[in-house]
Amino acid sequence: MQPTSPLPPLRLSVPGPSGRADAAVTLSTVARLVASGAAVSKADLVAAAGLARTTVSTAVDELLARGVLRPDGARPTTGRGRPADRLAMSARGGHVLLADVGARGAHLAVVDLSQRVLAHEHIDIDVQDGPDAVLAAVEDALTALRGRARHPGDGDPAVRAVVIGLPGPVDGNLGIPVRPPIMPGWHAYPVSARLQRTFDCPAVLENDVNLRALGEARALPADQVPLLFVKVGTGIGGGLVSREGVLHHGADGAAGDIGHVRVRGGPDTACVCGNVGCIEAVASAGAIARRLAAEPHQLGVATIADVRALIARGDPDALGVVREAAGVIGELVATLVHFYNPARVTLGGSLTAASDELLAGVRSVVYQRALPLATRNLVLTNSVLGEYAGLAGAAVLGIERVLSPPGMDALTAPRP
Amino acid sequence: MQPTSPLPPLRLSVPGPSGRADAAVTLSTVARLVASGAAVSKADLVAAAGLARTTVSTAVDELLARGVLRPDGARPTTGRGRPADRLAMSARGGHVLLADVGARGAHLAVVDLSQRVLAHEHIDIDVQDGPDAVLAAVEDALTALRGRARHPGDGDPAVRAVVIGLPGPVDGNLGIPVRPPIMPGWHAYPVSARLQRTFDCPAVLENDVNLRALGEARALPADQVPLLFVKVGTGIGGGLVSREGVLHHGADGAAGDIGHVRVRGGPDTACVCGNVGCIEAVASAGAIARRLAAEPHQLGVATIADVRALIARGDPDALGVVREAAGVIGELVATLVHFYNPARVTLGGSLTAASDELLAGVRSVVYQRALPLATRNLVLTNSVLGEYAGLAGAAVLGIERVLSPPGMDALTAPRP
DNA sequence: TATTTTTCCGTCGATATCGGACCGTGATGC
DNA sequence: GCATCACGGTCCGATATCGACGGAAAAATA
Repeated sequence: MQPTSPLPPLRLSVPGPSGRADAAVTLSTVARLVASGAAVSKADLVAAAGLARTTVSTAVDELLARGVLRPDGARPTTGRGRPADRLAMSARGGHVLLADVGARGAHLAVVDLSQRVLAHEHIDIDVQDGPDAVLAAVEDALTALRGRARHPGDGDPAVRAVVIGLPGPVDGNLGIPVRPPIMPGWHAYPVSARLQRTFDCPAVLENDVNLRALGEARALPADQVPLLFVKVGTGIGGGLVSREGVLHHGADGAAGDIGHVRVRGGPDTACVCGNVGCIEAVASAGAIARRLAAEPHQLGVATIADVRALIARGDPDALGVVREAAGVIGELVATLVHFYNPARVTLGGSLTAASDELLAGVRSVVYQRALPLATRNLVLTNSVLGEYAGLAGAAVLGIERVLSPPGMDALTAPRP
Repeated sequence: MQPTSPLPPLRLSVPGPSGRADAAVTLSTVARLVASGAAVSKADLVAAAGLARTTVSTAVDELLARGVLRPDGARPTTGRGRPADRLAMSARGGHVLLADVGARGAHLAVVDLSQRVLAHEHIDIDVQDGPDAVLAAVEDALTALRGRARHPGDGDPAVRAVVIGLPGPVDGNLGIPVRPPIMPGWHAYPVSARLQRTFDCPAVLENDVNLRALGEARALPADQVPLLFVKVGTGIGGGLVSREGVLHHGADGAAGDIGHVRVRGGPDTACVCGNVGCIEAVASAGAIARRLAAEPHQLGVATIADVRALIARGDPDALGVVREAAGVIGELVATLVHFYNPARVTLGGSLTAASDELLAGVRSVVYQRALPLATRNLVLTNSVLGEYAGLAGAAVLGIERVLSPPGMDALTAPRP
């Protein structure tokens, strides 16, 4: 019965480097709780961080001395007891620069560590122009935006971090795009290194859909994770936020790249990737536009904006094609819901902003196909942040980067 | 340009409860490193845990005093310098009971905290008999097995944990099955509570495929995660191990439940779940058996063992049907590889043990369909642990449970 | 054989964080 | 005026961790 041992040596998981609870971690914890708005007083911090009052007190003192936090004088009475001394992120904490670059344009913003949007704008770019031209335009615009972002009396806050999202696969560790299909000339271009040199601060590179997924997840209650974000635009992409609220990148940073999944319906449709039947070739906004322009519709649409106009007008042909696409996307979403069992699926991209047709179509398929266990508590909606979801995710990454123990050290007020 | 703020308040992630690096965490870290075989001396522990020698030393002393560790006298010379005083898990650390219950049988085992398999056996059960009968049989067999597992001179080690895997969706927190399709009468039955009472120790309930996935992941090098395990047997199921090496359960513990995903091919095939075109109804071992028994083959197969025999004999009809199923499964795997981007996909279940037909078929489709970025480093193989993968996963869960800070407290030698 | 080198391990004091106890402060209600 | 409630500052003891020093055991070298 017990001839030889059937089990090989198994690795057991070991909790972190364990090390001592470094003071830097405590500082970071306190700073992030204030920055996220989860705590505005020391009493809040004690409750939220689970630390002793004295520990919180010393941490806050340190952060006040460094100029990261500032007292926020107002003491609104809550009715009973002594009102709390309020805390806020100091304006001297510095700026975080954000760029959410799409295929044809980029959303830019300057935020401070308390998530205030100091300035933002949209610029027209074309990623086809290559990294040099696009990044130069982004850098110039960000620099100009920063000039406009200065509040009177705040001095000249330093740039603490830059975050950029690009519409293609990236290697976040190396800070480079990895063979992005729609971005010729960007492969292995040192995006992070360039931005880091330009602004003399840490730079973070992330995929654009991942940024949207993260933004959505962090704008929602904490029970809305795991979250699956599906963007339907010129292409189709996905982003995954795990139960812990962090992005899932997969082994090669390629997770969520669902545009070239094979789907039922239109098995003969050729795709730019060389295969046939990819969902992107069948159900993306681009595919819908092409289909409406061809037989038997011939509606004379060329751009996605035309498609949106048709849908808004309630054109039956267009709605029919969208419904069909929604069915295809819905089946994929149903599969992924089975597999990943998210708490929430969020639809984004140009097509979802136009109307609710896509959402309705996806919903009907998912709730019909997926098993009750996985859909009982599932929330399936359109993006709540819309076109700003990417900036929101970038803000999260940037602020967390600045307020993390490694970046935290550099965080000292220029002049007390 | 900056009309109103486009961003709502965003939650920032906060590192754990932060609290001080509790001594219990250090103890747990050291114990797990020894238990996993990653360290056999204090010097190893210093390197592996990243702690100071003195910290490791006091932790080891404490664990020796508690009877968790024991000195392992032999000091094999490594060629230079003073040989290390070797450490091992004490036999007095206690036993962990494992049960991997399938539809028609159960693998049982008794292991100690150093992963030694003290005894194991396979018993015949039928989950259709209901929880009372099955769990009574499992409990009896485990008790008997434990009797045989006593090493001479080890005294009577206590049972520290019980782990059970069941072939259906479970709620690990509540310790109950959740509407399992093939286990009538098991819904909401308090499995964990019953085992906890029977053996007077913590009980862990997990899905059987998840156990296999975890076992595989922990038996492989640490760079083989994220890992996707796909079991093809009577049904089809999946298990996910994240990059951190832990199981992904999803929002409702339903993650990996991919048996009822819709696939291309055989869209009219009805499934027990009420839908049509489910992969389980098209490509599972059960579906293959049914297909071979019907037109146009009529091979007179009834069980999965018959199918395996046909495949082993190289029957062309059977191989054709298996190839077809492999294609269907391969397309699903390709989709999931795009989506989750695992470092490794492992195939398991009765069909993969019979021959390499399934693996070959899946591989050809995945490498044809999936994009290079996601498959460049992908390893796609059969299970390395075979039928014992579930027990391996159970051992990991059980030992980690015992060696975690909460369970650690109970870990004290009965007599010094 | 004596010495050096190498590696492992124990002891001690220094540091710094953590958490409890105590007290002061600012508001409300009786 | 007094009690109550809640926030916050300060002191001090507990203790986890670390660094430095020195001792121990084996092999290499002179």
